[in-house]
Amino acid sequence: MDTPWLDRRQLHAWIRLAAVLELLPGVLDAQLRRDAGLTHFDYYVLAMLSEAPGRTLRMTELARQTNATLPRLSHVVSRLEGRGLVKRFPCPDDRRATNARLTGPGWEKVQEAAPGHVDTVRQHVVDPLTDEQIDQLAAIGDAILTRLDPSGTMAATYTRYDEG
Amino acid sequence: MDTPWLDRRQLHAWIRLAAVLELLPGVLDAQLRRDAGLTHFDYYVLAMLSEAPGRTLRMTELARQTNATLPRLSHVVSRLEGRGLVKRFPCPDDRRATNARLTGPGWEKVQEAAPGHVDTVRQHVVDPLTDEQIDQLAAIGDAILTRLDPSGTMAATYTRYDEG
DNA sequence: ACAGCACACTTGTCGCTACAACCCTTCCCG
DNA sequence: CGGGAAGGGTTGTAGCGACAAGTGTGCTGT
Repeated sequence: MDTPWLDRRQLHAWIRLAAVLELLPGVLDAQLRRDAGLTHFDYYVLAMLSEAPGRTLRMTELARQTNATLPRLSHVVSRLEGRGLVKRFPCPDDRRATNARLTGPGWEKVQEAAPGHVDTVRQHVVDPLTDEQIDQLAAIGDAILTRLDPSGTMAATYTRYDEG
Repeated sequence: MDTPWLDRRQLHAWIRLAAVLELLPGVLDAQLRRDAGLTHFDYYVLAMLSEAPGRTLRMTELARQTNATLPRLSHVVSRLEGRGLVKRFPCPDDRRATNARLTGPGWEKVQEAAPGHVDTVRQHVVDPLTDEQIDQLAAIGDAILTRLDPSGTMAATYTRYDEG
């Protein structure tokens, strides 16, 4: 716990990151909530399911891909199920486990919400950065996540965000 | 709304950022909550007050420096006041306004919480990055914040995070 | 001098997340 | 093959943030 304080450059970087941490989630949530009645996290859950084989995933795997705890995911999926966007059913392979499958309306909801969301991400994150900075951001994210999640279990391998 | 999808590089960067957005706040909150009984936002509020002249700021200015909305700040300051860490009193210059001043116990609380917090920030953000990446992160943060907060009113000018 | 509007908050309510139990199933090992 | 530990998931509760009013003050113009 013998910690030196941050120098001016480190401080500047941290302040900026803290501000982004504070402001960006609100912007993402607001747009999706207004245009699709979804939280950013809701959207992420539906998006991950939409790209899974059979549009189905086990809760644990879904939690991993969305960087969420299991209790949080369970609550969210309950609400989504109540709205008919997702269906839960017991996993045949392991009777402890539960599968979540995207329903037809759920699929339509993602398709409908995706363009506006991608537009928001472009507008607030991608467009203001140069190509170089995009790559730098990816590397920085990797480095930080390695510390946040040493086991490497989180930090989804999300390769097809751009699927229509 | 004629939005092209994200290409692979943009996607990778965004996924990483989204993961950091999801995981980092939890880590910061957990450490401060466990060791000092404070939210990260609570800490930020107290820290900004501790560096203000007379350890006093108007609510609006405090909200600006902490990237918060006024309703949110009002609730948080109410709770902090209830714990005796902050005191509110009417601003003499403008009878619409309210000033918030850090109390003695509030000052001690920040001093007590600071080392552990800085340690956490080091561990999860500063240490995993190279010196170059620190500067890149600052530039990236600046660029994004320009879009998030076009008026430039937010995004605190936080120059003395390192005061002991 | 007074209408009208903008500003600086405060309060109330609702929804979401974290944390801590809790239950059932599977695995491990003697 | 039985008993304990670990894995997978749900539920309950408390606390925080967003949004939408509501109150009172200051500014502007005519």
